[in-house]
Amino acid sequence: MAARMKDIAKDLGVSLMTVSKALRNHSDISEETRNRVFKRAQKVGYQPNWIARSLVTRRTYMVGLIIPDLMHSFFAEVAKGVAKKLEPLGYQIVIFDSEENAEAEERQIDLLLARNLDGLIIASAQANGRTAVFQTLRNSKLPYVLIDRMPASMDAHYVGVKDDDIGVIATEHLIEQGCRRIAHIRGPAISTGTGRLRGYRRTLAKHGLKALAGYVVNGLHGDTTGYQAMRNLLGLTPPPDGVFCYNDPVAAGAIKAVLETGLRVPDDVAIIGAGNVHYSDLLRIPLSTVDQSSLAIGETAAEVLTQCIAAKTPPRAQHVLIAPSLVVRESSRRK
Amino acid sequence: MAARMKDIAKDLGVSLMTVSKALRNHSDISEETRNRVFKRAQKVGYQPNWIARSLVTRRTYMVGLIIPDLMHSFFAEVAKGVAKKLEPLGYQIVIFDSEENAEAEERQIDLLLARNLDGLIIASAQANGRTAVFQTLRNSKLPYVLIDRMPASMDAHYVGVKDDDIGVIATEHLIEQGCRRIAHIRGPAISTGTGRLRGYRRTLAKHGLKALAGYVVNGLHGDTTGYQAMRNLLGLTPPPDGVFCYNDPVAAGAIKAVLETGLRVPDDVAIIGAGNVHYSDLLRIPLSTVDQSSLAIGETAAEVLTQCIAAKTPPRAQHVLIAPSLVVRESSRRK
DNA sequence: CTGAAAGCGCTAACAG
DNA sequence: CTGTTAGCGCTTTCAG
Repeated sequence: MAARMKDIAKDLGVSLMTVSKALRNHSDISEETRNRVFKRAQKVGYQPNWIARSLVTRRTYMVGLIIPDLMHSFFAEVAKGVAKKLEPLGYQIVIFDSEENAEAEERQIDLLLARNLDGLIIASAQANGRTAVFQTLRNSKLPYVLIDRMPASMDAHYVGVKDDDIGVIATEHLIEQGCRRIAHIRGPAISTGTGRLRGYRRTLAKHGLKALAGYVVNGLHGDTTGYQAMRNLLGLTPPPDGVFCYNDPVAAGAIKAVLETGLRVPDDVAIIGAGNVHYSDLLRIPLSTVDQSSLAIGETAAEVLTQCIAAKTPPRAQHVLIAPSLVVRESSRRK
Repeated sequence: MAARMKDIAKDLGVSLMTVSKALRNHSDISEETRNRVFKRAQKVGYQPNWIARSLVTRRTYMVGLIIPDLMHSFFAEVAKGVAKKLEPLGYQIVIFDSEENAEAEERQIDLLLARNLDGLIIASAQANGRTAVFQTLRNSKLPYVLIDRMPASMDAHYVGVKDDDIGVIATEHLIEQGCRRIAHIRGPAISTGTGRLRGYRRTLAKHGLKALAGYVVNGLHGDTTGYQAMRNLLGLTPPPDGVFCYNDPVAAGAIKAVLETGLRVPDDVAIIGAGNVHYSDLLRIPLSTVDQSSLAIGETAAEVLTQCIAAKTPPRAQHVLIAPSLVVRESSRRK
């Protein structure tokens, strides 16, 4: 059985409170007693019991992190960013991978609420409009910040990237490289997917171009969907000469499909993704992409969350939008 | 403030204990009262307070997972496997990324011990021989299982892969493809690195081949180290015609270095990695690899852990070794 | 079948 | 500076 404060108190012939205060460096304990207590604690390998402490302080120093896919290195990097900021402050991170499953996410949020965590960071799998969970969250008074995806224009803290700008930057780049028949493998109907699509559309319009019939095709999140979507695009007449893909995994799948058909990237079809996942550089054709500072998203979300936790009264909803930036590699370089 | 049992009890005019038992489906509560309690609980959105419960039951239904790198998709997949088995049982997972830092790992283990988790799964960053932490763990009586790396031939539960066999399989394959000057970019001095090296050496010997001077070169874990190591190998005379790399990230870096030099993969240099990370198929040259069932490692570790948690008396140390299997792709296919 | 008493290990508030 | 009293929300034990 692990040593308790009670034991140390008895050993030293002082009260339990003295030990408690000494260990927490409370000011009203003499230098001497404090030393005796520390020494003894060290000796018996005393570790404060967090469960007991939490029960009375109502702080667990644990925060929950819910993400839709751990295997997607974008989210793994976000998680790193969160940890980097939170761990030095003494927080532990409880992680949950929803696998893009909205119900699983809701169940998990309920579970985490019962765990009395100090806060939650969520890259939500909820489709646009499904805001019931967030109402629950709101009512629970638990601080939480949404990242990457904004399930609705809600009054919640949010840290993400300017998704419209991702679409604009990628499309501008393809045009600048000489592409004229530019297609888009779009993402799901959540803020990231719709924002990028909007940027794409706006940019085409600005340059007097338009998306031909069938040029906007569904891709969802993964490389297999990118592969399929690209095959569809290649079946069109005329086929596109440039494709902006929702994210890097999708783009990787798309490249695979192009090469399989015997066409060349970027000469026949230029490809660009988004996310700058760490292996983009190593793909068959090094992938051009729009960087969205995954690490910074995690770090910023952690900062916003700690502010919320520290604040007595809930602060006004903050929206932090990080500016994306272009990373040109081989898959789109035509000049 | 969230509803407590006390509130439900008062509302219903029964005792707190009745509520407690009813909610946990204790047998000695009448059907009728149970229903009333459930209904009321539902109504007020009652969620049991896990902190309070844990304090008395000494069970937190949380397990810790310590891995050396979340960005390495091998470990992300292991984490998925762990979650897949543990979440249905009601466990939450507290994750920590040690970033291959042994001291950070030790600190974290101490922290997690104070948190009264139910168990720990660890892919340890401790170098061979540094077993102090594990002694601490042993003393704490907290169930734990080591995965992937075995810090020493300790009397601890362990789930991993037959590392020697990885070396054997990869090297046999290269020989079978006609390679005769086979180099190895080895991993760190931990069980995985030394095991794979041993398999490589043994297989060369078996075929009457030998590693030329400088043919075993250090690579550590990442793609940048693989790149550097490969550049060194290419500077040798004669250069190798086949390279077995510690893992897939290292192999990806190695391929990059080969191509940069103007040589061809696999014709000039055949390359094989290990781990079968999910993007292996999408690399510049699809990467041959030795699969080590990452998901299964996570799942099995979770199973062993739950057995330990359930057991009254600590069971004898189990060692589960999963057999690796060859996955041939373009980077090594010469016939 | 129901409930009263005691306590998990710790801290907040106040009294000495 | 030190200690006493009370209690966090729940469960275990045992008596009604």
